Amino acid sequence: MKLQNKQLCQTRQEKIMYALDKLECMSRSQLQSLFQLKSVRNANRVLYNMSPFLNHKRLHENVYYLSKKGRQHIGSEKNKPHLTQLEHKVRRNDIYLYYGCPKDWKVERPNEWRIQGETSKLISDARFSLHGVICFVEVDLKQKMLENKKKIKLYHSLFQALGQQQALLIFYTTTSVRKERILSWCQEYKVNAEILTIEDFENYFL
DNA sequence: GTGATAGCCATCATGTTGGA
DNA sequence: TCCAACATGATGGCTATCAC
Repeated sequence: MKLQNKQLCQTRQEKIMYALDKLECMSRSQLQSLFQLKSVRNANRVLYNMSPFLNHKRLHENVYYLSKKGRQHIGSEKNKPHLTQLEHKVRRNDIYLYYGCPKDWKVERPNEWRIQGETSKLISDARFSLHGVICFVEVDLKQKMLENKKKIKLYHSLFQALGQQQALLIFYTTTSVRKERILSWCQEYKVNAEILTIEDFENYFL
């Protein structure tokens, strides 16, 4: 059993590393929730024990990402994530966990389509499928509302180009005021959307 | 100043060992 | 084979320290 425990521990460490490789970074509470690390104290200890493989940066709580050694350990070919948008990435992970960790979750995937002879491009923060519906994720933390409106317009065009394929825009924003605004634009442009705010996630983890 | 993290110690669960 | 004693690792509680 001791050997088994050690193997289980190693397996859990590797799973954590693969998750961090996939999502670029995760907050302590996200890791605690995803890997059932029980208490905060225990989660911190587990992550501290992995310190050779992990780096962290403190935001409202520690946000962990793979160190060079960690990336080498799992054979990752990715580079160190940019630390300037950690908060944005952590919020994007909220959506990932909220939708039950979709297997086909892809981040920062460019979308290119042609409609009425005009080519358009859009990089969504993430993309995945849910019961046959293509879901596009947008995280808005500090973005200007005008930019959000432009994006919704682009999604309107993208959804038209998708034709019969069902699509959903999942928009994650900070306040209920912004949520209402975004929702009204989605209705105006007939974009099938779900708008979530930080409050929606407050009681979700743990 | 406040909340998150880490250090230390206690407790619990479970495997190992050795004697009856 | 059974069982008590022991070893070890995971986890929790308390609290000092740290980082924002």
